[in-house]
Amino acid sequence: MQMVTDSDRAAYAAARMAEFAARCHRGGLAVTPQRLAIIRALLAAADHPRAETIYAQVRREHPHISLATVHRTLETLCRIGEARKVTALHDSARYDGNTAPHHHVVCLGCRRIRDIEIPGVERLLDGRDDLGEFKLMGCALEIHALCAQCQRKPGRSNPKRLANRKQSIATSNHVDS
Amino acid sequence: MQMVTDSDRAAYAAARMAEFAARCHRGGLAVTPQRLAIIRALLAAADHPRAETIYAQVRREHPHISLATVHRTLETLCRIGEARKVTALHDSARYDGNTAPHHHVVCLGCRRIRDIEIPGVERLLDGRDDLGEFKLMGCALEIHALCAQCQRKPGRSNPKRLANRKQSIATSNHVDS
DNA sequence: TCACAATTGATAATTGTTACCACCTGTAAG
DNA sequence: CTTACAGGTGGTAACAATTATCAATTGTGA
Repeated sequence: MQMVTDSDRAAYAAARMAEFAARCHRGGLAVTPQRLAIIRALLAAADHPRAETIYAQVRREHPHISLATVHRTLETLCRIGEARKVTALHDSARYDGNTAPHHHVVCLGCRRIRDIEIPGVERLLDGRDDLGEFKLMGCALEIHALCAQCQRKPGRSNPKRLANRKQSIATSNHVDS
Repeated sequence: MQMVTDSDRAAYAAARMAEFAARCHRGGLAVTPQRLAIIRALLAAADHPRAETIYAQVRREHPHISLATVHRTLETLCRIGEARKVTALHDSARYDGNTAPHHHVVCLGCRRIRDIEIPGVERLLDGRDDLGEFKLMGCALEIHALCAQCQRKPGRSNPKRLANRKQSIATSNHVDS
């Protein structure tokens, strides 16, 4: 499912929220106001927020919530399959409320992440027996790219001198998503 | 190139070392004993070592080398294309001396990483115009799996109760590679 | 309503990485 | 072979993200 418009996302979020309590229950988890607020914030996000970002958002309604709770809860959501953790470029952990199978485009400059559907990725692994001792559990294709904005900046793409690096980091503004 | 045997790796390492000075030069880098030791250790590793592991290794010949130098140098090697940084599961950074195109199998339990060749991954992206503003720079397919050892352990795979988690983490011994 | 396991908030501790800076050393020019 | 100096290094402090700890609180099923 490609979520592009706000109304797409709103509909998806509503459906997921409706089932959330039941899913917690199934997973043996208590349904707490904090958990509800956190998954709601995650599903409302158009990007791939970090724990800190969710924290800032949730704090508006729950001023006493702890950052630790946000971290714990996001991990818990991943564990019961209600969220995905996006690993990219050794950035801080990003979370994705979209649990449908999809992959990610990551900007090497600003580290923005965008969902993308790529049919056929999983099929590449069918029938391979050279995973040896490994039991296949899933896969994640990470597409490295430069967004329009970062294509214009001097950056890592020009590895001539170390000096460039400080430059590119200083001038790039890393964001969630 | 699939590096399986020690002699494969030794031959590959020898070839790479022979060119190393020239490549440093080309990249505008000084050829220091520390850099030589670090790339040598990286190429000798059968796994995907962390900075700390390379540090421990290199320290045997250079007892005064600094961990910061190891971090800096590994990043530098990536920048000039002499190494790859492997991003997986929000583990600490792993480095890969194999610069030939390949992908990675990651054990979700112990986080061991193994190289794997999967032809056709890059081709999946050919001719896609829905990357929109993004300019394709490369991609990395990360295969999530369980190694034989971790298949036997109770683990994240059974998300019935939170109690399991502490268990699975306590009993798993994370390693490099 | 009760008992208890699960959860939370507050904060300390940990981990991996980077910044800083004084000193040292490869490098290329003479 | 010197020499000058940009670049590199070591030691350490700072940093950011995450996890551990633990007493107090709260959902849950009986």
